[in-house]
Amino acid sequence: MASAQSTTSKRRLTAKGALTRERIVSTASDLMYVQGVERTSLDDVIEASGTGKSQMYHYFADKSELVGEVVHTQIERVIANQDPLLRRLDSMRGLERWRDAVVAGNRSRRGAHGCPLGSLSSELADYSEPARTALSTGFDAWESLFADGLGRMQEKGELDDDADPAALARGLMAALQGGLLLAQAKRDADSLAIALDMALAHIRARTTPSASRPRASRSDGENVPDTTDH
Amino acid sequence: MASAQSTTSKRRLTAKGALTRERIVSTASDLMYVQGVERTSLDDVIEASGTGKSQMYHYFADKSELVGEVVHTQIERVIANQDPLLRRLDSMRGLERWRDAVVAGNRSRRGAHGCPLGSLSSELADYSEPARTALSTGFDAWESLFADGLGRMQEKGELDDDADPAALARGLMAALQGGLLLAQAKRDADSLAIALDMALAHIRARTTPSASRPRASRSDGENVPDTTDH
DNA sequence: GCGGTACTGGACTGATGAGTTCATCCGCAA
DNA sequence: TTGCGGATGAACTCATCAGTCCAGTACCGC
Repeated sequence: MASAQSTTSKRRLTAKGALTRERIVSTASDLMYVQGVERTSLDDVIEASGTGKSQMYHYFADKSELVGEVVHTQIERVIANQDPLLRRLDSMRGLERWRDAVVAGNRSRRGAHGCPLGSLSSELADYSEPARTALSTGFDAWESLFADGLGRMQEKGELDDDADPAALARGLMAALQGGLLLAQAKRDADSLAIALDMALAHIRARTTPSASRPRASRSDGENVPDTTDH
Repeated sequence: MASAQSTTSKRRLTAKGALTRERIVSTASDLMYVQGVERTSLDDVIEASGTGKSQMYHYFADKSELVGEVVHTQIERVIANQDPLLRRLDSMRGLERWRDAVVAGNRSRRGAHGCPLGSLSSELADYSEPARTALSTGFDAWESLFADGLGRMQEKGELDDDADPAALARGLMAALQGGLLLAQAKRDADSLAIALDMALAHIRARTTPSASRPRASRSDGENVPDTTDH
């Protein structure tokens, strides 16, 4: 959606041209995911996509514009990947299934590469304001999938009314990103599992015991004593 | 300490030479922290450190060796920075103070740059196995500071006996790293605050309410509303 | 089928980066 | 004092990378 030709207002695109452009962006996204943005040269992209210099500069003003499209693409990919898993989320059980899927995926590549958005953010956030805002928005969209699911849990009565879905979603996202980062450094998905279990326990603690509780795990009554001072 | 001249077994170093070498590493560490490893050229380092090409290659075989030293330095810096805050940690109160310090530091730079180790890991873990293992070890050392503190809480009876300090420490580290990453993307330390509050709540849930609790806690709340909550 | 515009191939440029070479300088010890 | 090995400065090579140019081809609308 929203093809977005940011700065360079390219004229019309024929079907063929749009396809070539898409091939370049897609190839660049793959390459930059596995080797990083800075380590990926335009020549790499050109060779891997079977195109040429003139195509590259016909469709993009410069590398930064291509990177912008890559950011956009990766956000869409992540959302497209996560949406089916989270769209119907409305229970702790569903969250646990999501957790299992994410951990399994990470384990299969031994933590390598980390999160597409997380990696891009770490590499670009301080150097490209447009990329940073795009990624920030992307994270928000992703978090909304969590928050919406938590909201549904609330409606069902499985989650306490006074729980804050947005804050819980933010915490879950942080645990996910941190877990992925540690898993990448340690080449071990266990770190991700531990991080996500922490986040899930934090949510579970705001759950009403009466409701469906599949796992008879030991209590996670996260009693919160006092407000941290300033 | 532990000068460590990894691969290139440089001959002896005079006091002067050691100083120059140290200046190069220190400058490189600063630059690579704020602009990233890949974006920092040796010429940048040479200019900023007021040295020359010949010094650079007199003390380091190539860029990757310098990067190795930078990784080493950043780990030492982080530990040196965190140790005073965590060495005596033995209570929730202490953890909360640590949280406040970390959040305040992050807020002062609006999330920029993230964690020195986290950024390096994201940039290097997939491309340099030596860097990856060094960073993995660095994270472990850092986590040990947490785990040791949690162990002291256990001895004091403030933390449940069946709680697992190592797992709680790993979760806390993941929350920290994820929170820093999101804070960097959103230019907003609140994400870090939320993430750390989640981790602290998770630990607090394994705390024995009866035990020494310095602060006259007012009744249970639920979530921890922090300073300038979002 | 005709004109124009999108599309493509490929050679070229200029800058920058990593790494090299070499002559010289300096400090220390016998 | 002399000499050796470490320390330094500066010019140089070579590869790569972003970005340009131009000529030629394919395609779309009329």
